[in-house]
Amino acid sequence: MGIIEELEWRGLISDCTDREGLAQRLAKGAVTLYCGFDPTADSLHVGSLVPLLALRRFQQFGHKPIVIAGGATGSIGDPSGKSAERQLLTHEQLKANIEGVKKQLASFLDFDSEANAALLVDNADWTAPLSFLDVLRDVGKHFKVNAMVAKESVRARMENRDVGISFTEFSYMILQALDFDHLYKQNECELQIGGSDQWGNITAGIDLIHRRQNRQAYGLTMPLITNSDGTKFGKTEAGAVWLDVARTSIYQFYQYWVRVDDRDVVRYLNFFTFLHPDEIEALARQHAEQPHARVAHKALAREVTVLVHGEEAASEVIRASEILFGGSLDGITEATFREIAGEVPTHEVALDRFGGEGLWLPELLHEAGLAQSRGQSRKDIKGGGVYVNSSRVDDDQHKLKTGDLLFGKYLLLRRGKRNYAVVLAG
RNA sequence: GGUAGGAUACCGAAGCGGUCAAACGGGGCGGACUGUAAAUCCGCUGGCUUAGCCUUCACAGGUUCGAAUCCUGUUCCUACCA
Repeated sequence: MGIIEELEWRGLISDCTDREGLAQRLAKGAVTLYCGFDPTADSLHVGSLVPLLALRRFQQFGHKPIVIAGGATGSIGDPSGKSAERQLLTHEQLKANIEGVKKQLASFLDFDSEANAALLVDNADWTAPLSFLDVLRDVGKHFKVNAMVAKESVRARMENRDVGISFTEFSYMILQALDFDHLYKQNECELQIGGSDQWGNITAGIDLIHRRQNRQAYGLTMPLITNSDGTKFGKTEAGAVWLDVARTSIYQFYQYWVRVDDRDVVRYLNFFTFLHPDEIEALARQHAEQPHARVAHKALAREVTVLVHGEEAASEVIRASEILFGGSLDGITEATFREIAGEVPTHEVALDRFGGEGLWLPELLHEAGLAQSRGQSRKDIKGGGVYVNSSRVDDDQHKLKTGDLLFGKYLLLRRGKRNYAVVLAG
């Protein structure tokens, strides 16, 4: 199976500028390809994983991937798929974002390979030195505004008079085309991949290469991921699911994948893991036969978590999850509890508040962030949705005393099915 | 600039002097059922140690025993006209 067949099998191909031509070219030998990531935040989120992992898939097949951290394009803002003009990032923000994103991008590819080491570059390096006049003369001449205006995202913005589109964002595709042109010249980079919203930007680059260098380049896009239930992929109520642990804890990250809708789990195994098609088929079968066993979900969550956060961290959160969802805390060791404490929001409370009368549970629940008010806490308790150290408490007058603390300092609070907080008395 | 209409809780939307912390729907949360799912059913959804009290219906004032409801002014929206 070649890379194209593999991507095809996984449902990762949305569109290709010249499918047969590309397949033939790939069959002939190693190809250099690239994908750009604009630093719109200081971390990537799970949505960026698809193209990023695709680069890695290509690398596994012996091709040479280039990742662009978009210092130049990121300073402009891609209008693709955006219904309104974006706020420009400040230079400091952009710099911080690039720092954060670069580290993440680097962790998914092999930069030490002898034959096909990956490359990480910043498009500001070749774009920033250009003068406005040079760009207008050497690049702008190759773009017909007529064609640029026809691009879907541009047209939508132009038709909406209230929103409009600035010249800055309108020019975005020129910058991205320039990247492709540059990489073709410098690195023999013949293929650009990206999400399907990048189609217009990619073909613009191919055209530019054809005009300036009279050479053939290829474009391949991947589908945008959609959840079957109509919600946005990669979003939770708390916001996007990020790759940075400071934004999304490893536990939350793992949980996001465990909770994927049944209808999506097999697709996501294809999209986000490197499991062999045979393994995925086996998981799909198990899932169909015994959906309640959730084998596929756990495999998905484990694979992706290992990929992003490493083997060790993944094992830890899996253990923590087993305990949190397994019920009883009987026989738990302090070490295991510390692991859980690391993955669940922790709230510190002065030890002496557990003395005397004790600490009123609704107050603690509210303080620990599990309820919006003490009144709400009381309602939740009466509704039977509150647990202390894994046993239900249904008395809204319940007081917690020193004796309730595990190992003399911990308390595990839970509201509902999956909202936990650890209280640390000290 | 003129005329008409509107602003209600997370969102949509009733209410048009007292029985309004405010119908109804959506969303959210909790429970039952489960598989950390879907569907279904039940409860909660301003605050408060809650038969009660306190603060809310764009904002500021006023009328009244009593105002989300009536009056005045301000701000912001929407439609039609210029």
